[in-house]
Amino acid sequence: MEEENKKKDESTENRFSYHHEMIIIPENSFSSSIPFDISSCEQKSSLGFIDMLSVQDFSNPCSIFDDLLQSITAPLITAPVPEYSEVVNTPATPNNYSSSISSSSTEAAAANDDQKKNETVDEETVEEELDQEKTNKQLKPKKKNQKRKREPRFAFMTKSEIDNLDDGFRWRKYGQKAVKNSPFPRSYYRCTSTACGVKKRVERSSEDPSIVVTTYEGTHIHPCPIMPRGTFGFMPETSILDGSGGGSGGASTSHFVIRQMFNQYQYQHQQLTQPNILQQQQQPYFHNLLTPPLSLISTSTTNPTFPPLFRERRFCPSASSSLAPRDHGLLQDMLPSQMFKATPKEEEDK
DNA sequence: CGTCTTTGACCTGCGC
DNA sequence: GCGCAGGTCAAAGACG
Repeated sequence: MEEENKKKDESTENRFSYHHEMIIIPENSFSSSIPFDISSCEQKSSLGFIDMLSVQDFSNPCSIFDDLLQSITAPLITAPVPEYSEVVNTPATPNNYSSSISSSSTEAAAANDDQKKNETVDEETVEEELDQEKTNKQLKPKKKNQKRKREPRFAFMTKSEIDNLDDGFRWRKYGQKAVKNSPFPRSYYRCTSTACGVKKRVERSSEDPSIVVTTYEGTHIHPCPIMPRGTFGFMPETSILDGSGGGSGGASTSHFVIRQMFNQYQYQHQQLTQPNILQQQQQPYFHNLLTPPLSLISTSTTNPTFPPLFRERRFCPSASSSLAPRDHGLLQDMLPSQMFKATPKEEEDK
């Protein structure tokens, strides 16, 4: 039976070897945010998960972050960046946030398994499953032989003195654990919204204590609780790259990028796993909120809406809608122009 | 009083 | 099967 499941997982994985996206963005003088998918980095070795930080592509050769990676981060990336989802074990080195990755994680398999299920059930069933999953978690004793479902993850590194970055959502801390090979504990947060099972892990890099690694797991199924409609409200003019935002502005800028990345991640993930739900959600949640922040980030040029997942409180004046992104969004001003070129995939689609 | 954090215990998965 | 490490639970306390 387990064998069967394994096989099923593997086959599903082959079909859907997606959402293993990692990206490395170099530090700038103030802060940086380094999004990546760490799904497969953990529980693979004695290395801490920070040690395992790496770059990994979607199976899609035109990874949404490819250009971003190359045009922004290439100079600081010393480890080879795999083009496809292949297992690459590159020893992690200090001051080098690249290391090993694997696309055949059990988590991915589990997530893909979920997706496979979702393909065969309607939306109501999906909701029921969500409830059931929650119930099962609370029940004791837990069923054995039932692998814990785990959503694909999306993580980024942020240079910040604040552990818990403000991403606009409300989180409840439900645990803290000491991490092997790291002097810093890892904190576990859960989205406080009912029925939203999104989790977040926050830990500091053992290599560089100033770097906070935030890992999101799952997809919000509700709008951002403190997101004013029709505004994205922050850092309209400061370049993310030149570090000229100054003081907290720099950090906020990085948070903005985190949000943009996470927006994209969630959008992609939902598109792949719950297209029906996404279509439904887009209407109430994403309407008139923002346009795609960056064309190259989007692997889908057909749908221009993104969930309003991130927001920076301190840069959210009430009347900031006039600063809302246009065309490519704020990143158009922040990122090099070559990054806005269409990906080969997109051009193919044309 | 409601919400959140802390923290020890327990559960789970994985490697040996 | 055992041990380890990561992840989660839930009671207790803090805080506004």
